[in-house]
Amino acid sequence: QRFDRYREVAQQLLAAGQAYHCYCSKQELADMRAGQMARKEKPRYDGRCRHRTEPVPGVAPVIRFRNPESGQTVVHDQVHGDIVFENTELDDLIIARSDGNPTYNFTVVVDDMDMRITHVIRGDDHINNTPRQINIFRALGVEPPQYAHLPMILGPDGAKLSKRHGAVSVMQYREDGFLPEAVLNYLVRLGWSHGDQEIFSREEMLALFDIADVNKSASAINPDKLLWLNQHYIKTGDAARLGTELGWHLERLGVRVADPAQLAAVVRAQAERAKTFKDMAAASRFFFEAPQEYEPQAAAKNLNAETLPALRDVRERLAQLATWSASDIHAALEGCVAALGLKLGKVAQPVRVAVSGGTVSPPIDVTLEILGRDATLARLERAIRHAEAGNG
RNA sequence: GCUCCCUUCGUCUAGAGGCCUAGGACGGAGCCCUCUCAAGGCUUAAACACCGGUUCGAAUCCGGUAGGGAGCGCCA
Repeated sequence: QRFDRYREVAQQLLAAGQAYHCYCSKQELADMRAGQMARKEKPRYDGRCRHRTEPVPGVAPVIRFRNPESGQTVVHDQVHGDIVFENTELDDLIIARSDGNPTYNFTVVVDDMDMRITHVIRGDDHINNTPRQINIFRALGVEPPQYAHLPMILGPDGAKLSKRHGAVSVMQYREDGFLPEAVLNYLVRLGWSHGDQEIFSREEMLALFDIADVNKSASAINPDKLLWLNQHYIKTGDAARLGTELGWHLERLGVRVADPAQLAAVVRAQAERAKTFKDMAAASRFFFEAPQEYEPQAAAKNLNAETLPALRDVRERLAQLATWSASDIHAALEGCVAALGLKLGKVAQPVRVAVSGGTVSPPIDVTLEILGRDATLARLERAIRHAEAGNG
């Protein structure tokens, strides 16, 4: 594997005098650090093995990189501009452990060099590692890559992101009902912007993104805005594709979807009242299975002696409709309203409870259209029996 | 502690010395629309961390202060 390569480069540095063996024990190093801390200095290796010529018997040495002892190392960062470090602040880092294994700061340099990496873009928590890496590149006679350090993303409370905050894995977002385009759009606007534009297609992201427009300061996640973006894509996306996604969430709820063709219609009907597919699925169960029971309050208010006449009238009108379309259904309801001298709400709401079991649904006409005549009539029938029973 | 980074509405941000009476978006508030819930439309509250400079003029440039963050391993 690559270990041989790392060893090879380390030997090369050793031979050139740009690295050296260090025989200090862990205890010795710990004491050194403690002393420095006590003197309020920055803890760092003091280079005591730099000029050692003889090995220490019985001690397996580590290899340390010989940092420049004077001058400055400047990082030409694409987002932060030039960052200057005094070389005296940098100590001689270990590039190979006593067991011969290489360390992180050394392996990344060798890898970047071998792979001819041109740009290193990473979180700004790596800024402090950069001058060390640059110095190793120089010692190797290689021009360092371009660096760009992006700001960190913080949790909603402004604290550092951890397993407790935000989603751990991107797949969690799907389970929570988010669309990939919404997540991407949300993320791209964190630390980056293009004027006042908020909505970006993938193509636009590709075309418009420029590292020069990236901000320097960390940003906190705003769950509400992610939700808003998700709904935006639910409202504007392709209904067929979105229907498939809704089906996936319905399945997770244990709902059997007999007719997948209904899915796209349900998405269109629910798009403006659902921020996630998880919510949409929960609110759409009744399209695919009759409600187990009515919400007690909703039934008490809407399925009773008072609403019975309207329920019966609507059932008759719907049963006689020539065509089952939202506009015809709407006309039938209006007919009932006119005949009984009621407000539309006094008719629509009982019907809504009858078919959905609750008080919330898309407009009643499109709800019934999607549900179909058979299911609608059956549920109205059941609701009427419920109202009669409650009455008597 | 030392080194480095950061600082415009609650949040994401626009802003490259006069175009700023600081703009947009999410969220909030109010009104309208309305068969429920939403969505939508309109209106509205809300910020240049602080102190000094430079300049005719500073959110923008410089210095300091304060606050926040990261790094300081034989971890990655």
